[in-house]
Amino acid sequence: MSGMNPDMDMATLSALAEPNRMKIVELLRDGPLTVGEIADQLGLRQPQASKHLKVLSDNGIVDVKAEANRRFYKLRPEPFRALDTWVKSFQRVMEERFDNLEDYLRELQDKEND
Amino acid sequence: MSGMNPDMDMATLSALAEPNRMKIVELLRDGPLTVGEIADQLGLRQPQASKHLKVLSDNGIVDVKAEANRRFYKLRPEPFRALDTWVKSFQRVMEERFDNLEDYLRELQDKEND
DNA sequence: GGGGAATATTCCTGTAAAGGAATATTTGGA
DNA sequence: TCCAAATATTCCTTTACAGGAATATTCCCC
Repeated sequence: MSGMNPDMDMATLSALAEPNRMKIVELLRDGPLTVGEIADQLGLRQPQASKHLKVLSDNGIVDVKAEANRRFYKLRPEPFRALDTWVKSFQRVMEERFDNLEDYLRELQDKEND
Repeated sequence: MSGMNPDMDMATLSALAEPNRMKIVELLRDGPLTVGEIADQLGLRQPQASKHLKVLSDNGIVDVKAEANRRFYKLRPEPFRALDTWVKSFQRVMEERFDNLEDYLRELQDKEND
């Protein structure tokens, strides 16, 4: 059995489950950007961009590198690897045919004498 | 280039980014359960369980099948497949070595005459 | 058809979090 | 040492949403 499933960090999901932060993540996919560049491309005001980046940073989704008075933000690989691992643990679910819910329930009914 | 990346449905992430709903999803991993069973196993009151299941259902994460006066909830494969596809689109990020941020920035600096 | 499970819905309240605006901080350069 | 650009932080207000408690609904069974 060895039924040890990876558990997903809720904070990662929460951080990603916000439209502007998701857009930031999509932007950073192609490489590091500064706060100003991010704010520009997304039509955000600088403070909001900074705030969202702080959330992403606090949750380990993003990495900062100071360069002069600019800060380059960059995606970290770990949270995506973790998400990948977690989703893969649902492989059985993903492979499942769609129309056999009834079969499943029939099985369950048999086991209902406990 | 063909740079068409899959975009992730925010609603799916929002639905999963709540502790009790995540626990429900983990529970359902092994097969369908009724509202009562879910509430029991998680120590939730029935109404809260129903409410969370409604959110999961509204977002296509879960499927319902009425059987007598009970309702069996079951994971749907689609959202997990979508999540899998999305995460895979970050393969470049996931593969990235950790310590070459400086190199990356050096590259960027060269391109900074536009 | 009435009663009792099992489940859904409604109303209320508290709280966390996002946006706006203003301000603080840091840093390099003259 | 002072200025300006880039970024972070604070305060305020509004809104979405989770939990609690009560109630409505649905459905089988006698």
